[in-house]
Amino acid sequence: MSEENLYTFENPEYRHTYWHSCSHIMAQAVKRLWPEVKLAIGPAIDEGWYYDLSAPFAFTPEHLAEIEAEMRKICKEKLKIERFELPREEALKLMADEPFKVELINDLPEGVTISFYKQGEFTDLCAGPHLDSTGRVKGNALKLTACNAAYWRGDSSRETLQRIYGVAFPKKEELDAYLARIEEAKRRDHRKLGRELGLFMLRDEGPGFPFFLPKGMVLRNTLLEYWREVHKKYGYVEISTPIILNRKLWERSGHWDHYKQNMYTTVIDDEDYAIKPMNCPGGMLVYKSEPHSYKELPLRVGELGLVHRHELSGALHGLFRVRCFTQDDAHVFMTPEQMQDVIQETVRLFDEVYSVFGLSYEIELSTMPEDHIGSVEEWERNQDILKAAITAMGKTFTVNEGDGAFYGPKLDFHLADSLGRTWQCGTIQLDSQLPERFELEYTGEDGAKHRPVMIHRVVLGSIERFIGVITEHFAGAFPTWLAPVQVRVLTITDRTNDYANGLVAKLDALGVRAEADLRNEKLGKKIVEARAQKIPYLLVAGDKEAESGQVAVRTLTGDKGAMPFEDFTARLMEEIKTRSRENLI
RNA sequence: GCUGCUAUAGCUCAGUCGGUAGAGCGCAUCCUUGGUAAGGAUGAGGUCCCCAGUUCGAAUCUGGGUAGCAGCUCCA
Repeated sequence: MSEENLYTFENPEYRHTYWHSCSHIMAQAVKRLWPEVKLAIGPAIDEGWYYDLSAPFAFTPEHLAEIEAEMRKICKEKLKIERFELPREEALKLMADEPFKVELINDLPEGVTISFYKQGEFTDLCAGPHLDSTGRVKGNALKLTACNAAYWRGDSSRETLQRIYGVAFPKKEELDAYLARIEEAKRRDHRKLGRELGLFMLRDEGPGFPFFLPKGMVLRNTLLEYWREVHKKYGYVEISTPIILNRKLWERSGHWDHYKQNMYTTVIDDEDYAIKPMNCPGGMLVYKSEPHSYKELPLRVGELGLVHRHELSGALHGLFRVRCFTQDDAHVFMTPEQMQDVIQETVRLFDEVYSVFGLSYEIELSTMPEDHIGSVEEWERNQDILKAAITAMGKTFTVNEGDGAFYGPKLDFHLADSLGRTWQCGTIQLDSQLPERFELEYTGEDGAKHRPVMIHRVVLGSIERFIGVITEHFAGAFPTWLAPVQVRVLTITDRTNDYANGLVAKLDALGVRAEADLRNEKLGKKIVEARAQKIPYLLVAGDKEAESGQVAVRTLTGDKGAMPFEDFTARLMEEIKTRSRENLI
């Protein structure tokens, strides 16, 4: 990168530094306005920055406006930003009035440099780097976007702080563009689209338990039809296991000890039962129901399993985070030697599925959590196998320390929603614990009994979450193969009702989801309403078309003109069959 | 679960100072038979989230619940 490019917003490091300095300017403004407010931490983030504060009052939008105004003043003052270092004792003395800073300093390891940044009357403990002056920040292109709660050091047992978020750009127009983008993203929210398109609903009577409506079910069933097709191709068989199973099973699997706080339980005939939060224990029973030979391995057993988990009320979020969902689960049983191949085959399946939707993902490797079963050596060995498998495929990943399932490490595949928040969908979890606990066996070539290893894996993750993700990804305008209604025939007068009904009947015979809008309304209105429903194809069937056996085609991008009905259906069928994301007309 | 905010018609929302409610869309009926982004008229539709309290009187004020939203924590 050339010298002048180092100081542009295009450079992520410069951008980060700019926002970090903004966070200091914000803290300075807050301290000027309310000296009693205590400072916690204030880093730059992917888009902007935040500062965690402890105040004796709750910040309101009016407070944020005051802070913004003070920040603009500080920018205009062009205060020089200077770094200095202090030994621990003096650092503690300087920050004596800031309890959170004192805790941070005390927690710094021996021998580390303790640095501060000073601008005007304001000094903050900080590793830096920073801009050289508050005058570098454009006061009219910054905005405080939100104020929310956050736990001190991310620990829910500690103080709740107020986190003020902000964002800034070198130019006002860039800030406006950013804010416009956020507004646009809100229009794609799957909760809004889900209601407008009649896909699903949520009611107070069942918080976190979604209801699927007729159109949502068409989408869901079409998705599952594809899922079954692709899994068949990859050699999977499908099973279904019960939703309610006896406590003894959950004790054996470890869930009763390690997952109970998320489980719904019930009592039947004086015995404890759990409503399954995961499908694996049932899957273990299926494996154990008959003897297995090494010749069957890897054995790929899929299950579209309905699970219930008591998630914290504050975590619920549309279809993204629910308490009842269907996992497109599968357990693959294999010999230890087959692990790498199976993992890679699974990743290839993921790639194939995600590419149909045009979704990109980021991989996270989640490692051993505090609450786990199995030895550290085994965990490390399994983590290494996961790493090696995807590294060999040229995939990159980040490590999420301590976030594995209690029974094994996992590769998580994260997909982004309309606001760029990522949601875990696919996951591949390596498990040598459950085969042990359930004493799974297969007969090897040597005629002896051996213990298989297994993976748990989901591609879509939960059907509900995945539907939420693709609803936002496509902004409700699903590819034709997925669209709940694929074709709507629009009449202009009732003279062509029979023609329109005939077209729908022909489409229906071809397996196309079609309906006619015969209402006594203007064509323009029928188009507006069909567009709001994001129906991919509208066929105008007026007198002219009825006479010539044609249809006038309109897609979401505009009027495509008239064509013979058979030409239309030929291309439509091709589009659906190939699961094209583009219109072929 | 935690902090803050919110809850009025099916949906989106207005409702001033405390005096038992409105609009647009949608829905129903009628008129209109209109060619590519909303034709007109009339009408129906409300336990103002729930439970207490203050008050002569509560959609409005207070307290407690419930649900939702944003974030944190947790997770598919």
